[in-house]
Parts: sequence; structure tokens; C-alpha cells
Amino acid sequence: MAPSQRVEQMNKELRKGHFLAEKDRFCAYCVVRGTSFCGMVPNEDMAQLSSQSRPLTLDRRRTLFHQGDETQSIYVVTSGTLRLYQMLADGRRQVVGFAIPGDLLGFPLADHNDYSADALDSVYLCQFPRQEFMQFLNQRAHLLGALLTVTHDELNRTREQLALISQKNAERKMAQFLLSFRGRQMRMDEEISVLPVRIPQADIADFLGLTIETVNRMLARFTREKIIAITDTGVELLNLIRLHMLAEA
Amino acid sequence: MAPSQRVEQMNKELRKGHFLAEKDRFCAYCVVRGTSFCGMVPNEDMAQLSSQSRPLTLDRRRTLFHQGDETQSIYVVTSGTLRLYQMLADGRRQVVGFAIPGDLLGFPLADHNDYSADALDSVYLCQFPRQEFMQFLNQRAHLLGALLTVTHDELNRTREQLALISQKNAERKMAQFLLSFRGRQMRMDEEISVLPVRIPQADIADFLGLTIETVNRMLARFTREKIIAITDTGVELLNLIRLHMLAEA
DNA sequence: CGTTTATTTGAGACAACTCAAGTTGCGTGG
DNA sequence: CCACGCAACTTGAGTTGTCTCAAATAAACG
Repeated sequence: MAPSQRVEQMNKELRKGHFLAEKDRFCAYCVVRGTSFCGMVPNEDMAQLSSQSRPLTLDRRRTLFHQGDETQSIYVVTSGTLRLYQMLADGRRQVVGFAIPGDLLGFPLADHNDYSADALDSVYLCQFPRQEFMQFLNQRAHLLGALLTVTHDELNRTREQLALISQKNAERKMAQFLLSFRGRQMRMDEEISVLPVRIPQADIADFLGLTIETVNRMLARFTREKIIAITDTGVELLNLIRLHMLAEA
Repeated sequence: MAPSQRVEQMNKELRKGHFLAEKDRFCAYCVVRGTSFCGMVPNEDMAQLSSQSRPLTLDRRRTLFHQGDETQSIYVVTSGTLRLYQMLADGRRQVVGFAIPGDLLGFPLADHNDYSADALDSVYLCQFPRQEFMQFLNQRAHLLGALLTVTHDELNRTREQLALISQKNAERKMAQFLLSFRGRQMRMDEEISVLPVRIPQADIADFLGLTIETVNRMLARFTREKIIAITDTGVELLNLIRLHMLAEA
């Protein structure tokens, strides 16, 4: 069964509440087990980790947490996509990333959230109350190393975005964005050439540091040149070679 | 005695090798003790930490380590400034930050350096061989928390740079850069209005995502309007109020 | 003192921005 | 089922700020 199908089935079962009774099995068979922080937790600690988690659903447009609010829980995304953003002093909004299945949201050692997070589609999450999670971490010091690795990965992703946004060419920005977003999706499914989310163009603009109009014109051009195709479920990358050329040239 | 004077004296003594004989005292009285990772190490662990450290000098223009090379040591800056940068696929250089006294360089859990680092002036560092440092960390799990905090701080600084670079206005970029650089210096000395380094304009350009010419024109304008003054030892901020206005307007 | 490296200044091109007006899609309530 | 309002997307025309290219000057270095 392909990963995406497994995700769908897991989510169905999740909705029906099948896993609530045996939470340790829930984690052990979780679709994002291999790609998330949870995956670094050794099997013997799994039961305890499971017992702390709580499944959570978030509808499109709903906010999971706000920048600056007290960190009460941390989350692992199991399905769907969220946008992560900061409001800047001058009223502009900087989208700092998009969270996809397997991503960890919220930093347990910080008292306040570094960014806001809201759902771009229906999102399923695994919630861990911060206090319990911290205790769990402190009991098993080796898990701090796992958290450190995840944090370091995020640091490197942020540096990547920095390199992306410092590009002066809108066409290249857009091409690199599409490719790097695909790269992250491939963590779960190697074969993917369809990005399974409709990210509002305004969010792409605030991510890349462009205006909505420029983003729109670029997407229109790519579509006209048959490099991508925009459907109502997401973006299909039709010509990866062209896209790579545009990203590097 | 003002912090900056203490730094100078410490460095003098460091140069004379006074502290080499009693390394634990070296750390205990270190100028950056209060502002660095070391500051989070409890007193009882200090002696061991000290015994692993080795003072190091780096001349202007010398490279401390290269991006991609194996991580052999990690460092704490005690004096001077370094530029940290990545070379991008298209040949461009992205300056990801400037390291000042108190900063930790190198991530012990990564096998390879994420960026290159070289000295902008005479730099004094405290070197910790990675292997020993890792063992030290593993013995005292609570120190992983300290490392995590430092890493998270760096993540937030990188997000700040992201917000900075996504500005479309060169004037504002420059003003924000000067102010944020001052903010970091103030960690050691509250009163500072002189940035004590001559950062090459090319480095500022690669940090802000501008061209050298634009950086030069902005600095020239700020100088003409008596907002800053450039001396051969650094940049003096003459009109902080104006600078704040330019940064926000 | 010649050579390299860094800074300064000007003129012109162009890509992305701003502003303005329209279109499309979608959910809600009559 | 249609009308309405809102949000997201689309397109055009004109402006502008930064880049590019080019060249001169000033500093740093052996």
C-alpha cells in the first residue's frame, strides 16, 4: 500500500476513534512514525509517549495557536498542512514555513510560541501537553538529543528559506519554492509529483517576499508553459527538468 | 570597570598565558561567562569544562572552518568578530550571521559544519574538541537543555534575519541591520552606541541580500544625514531615534 | 611603489511594485 | 434555486527602486 493510501486509512480509523483504546499501538503504527520526532523515540518508550498523546482535528482556516501565547502543548502533524507565520512590527506578515505530516509544532522549552499556526485544509494532529512532555523528556535524557536534532533541522530549513528569499528573481524563487516543497513531501512518498495542497497565493507571496500579483503572474506563466498544472486539490509538477533549470539558471 | 574594559584586560592576560595554568579559574572568570553557553553550565561542572578548553587566536581574514568539513571542534568566541556564510548553488554567497563574543560556533551533533566562519578582525576563541565535548554532554544530560536553548536562540535569530531580508526597502534593511547588530552587542555592554567592527560592505551586502553599490549608497546617505559616522574602528550610531524611525516607517 | 582589494559615484535598464479594476469561486440565507 | 457578499484570483498600465555596467578613487599590503 502506498504511503498516501495508508495515511488515508489511518485517518479514517482515527476519525472513527479506533485507536483511542490502545494508544500505544496508535503510535507504533503511526503513519508519520518514520519521519517525525516520534520516530526517534525508541520502542521501549513508545507506550508512555502514546499514553500522553491525544488526537486532534483542526478545520480549514482554524488557528492552532498564536504567536506569543503561552506554549501549552506541542503537536505532531499526522495529516494536512498548516501555515506558520509571524506578524512583523510594520504590519507585514512573514510566513516562516508550512507544516506537513511528520512535522513537530511548538518548542517545549520556550514559554511562548515563536509563531502562529493555522490550518490550510483539514488537519489531524497528535497533541502532547507540554508539562507531561517535558517530564517525559527529562526522565529520558537521550530524547533531548532527538529534540535537538529536530530543532537543528528546522534551523537548516530556515537557512534554506533565507537563501531562497534572498534571490532577486521572482521566477527562480517560485521554481525553487515548488521544488523544495516537493522535496519535503517526498519524505513520505518518493514518487510524488503532485503537491497535495492548495496554498493560497497570498501565503506563497508572504513566504517568498513577493506581492500577490507577482506570484500570480509567475504561476500563470508556468501554467501557460505547461511546467505546472493547478487543480482544485493542489499543484501538479509537469516538467521537473524545466523547473530545475529555472531554479538554477 | 565597564565590561568592554574587562574584555580588554582579560584578553591581555589571555595573551600572556596567565590563565593557562589554572584553567578552571579561566572559565569561572571568563568575560563571556554571563552571555554564552558556558554561562548555563553550573559551577560544579566548570572545572571539567575548563579542563577541556584550549584558547585559540585567529588573525583577520583567517578561516576557522569551512562549510561541509567535518566538525572537529566547537568554539566559544571570547573576543573579536567572525562572519558566518554559506556558498549557494548559483555561486552567490549568503552571509548567515556575524559571531561576536559569547557566541557558540559549531553544532556538536552535526557531523559537518553548516557554514564557513572566518575572522573579520583578531579573534580569540575557546576551543572544545568535539568528541570530549560530546562525552561531557552525555554525562550531564541537563546540559543538553542548555545546548537546545542556544540552538533555539539561533533559530530565532535566523528568523529575524529572514524578516529583515524580506524587506523590500534598502534603507529600512540597513537601519534594521545596524539596530539589531547593536542589540546583540548590548548583551555585553548596555551603553554601547559604537559598533566596534569594520564589517566590509560586501559582507553587509551578502547579509542583507543587496549589492555592494546599494549598501554603499545607503551608508553614504546615513553619514551625510549624520545618522551614523564611520571611523576606522567601526560605526558610531549618532542618531538612534532617526534610525528607529527609518527602521519602522 | 606597484598591485591588489575595497569603496565611491554615475547613468541607464528592467523587473517587480503600486494602484486600479475586474473576474471567479464559494458559502449563506432568503 | 437564486441573490448576495466576501475572499481569492486575474490582468493591465504606469512608476520606481535596485541592479547592472563602467570607471574612478582610495586604502591596504608586501
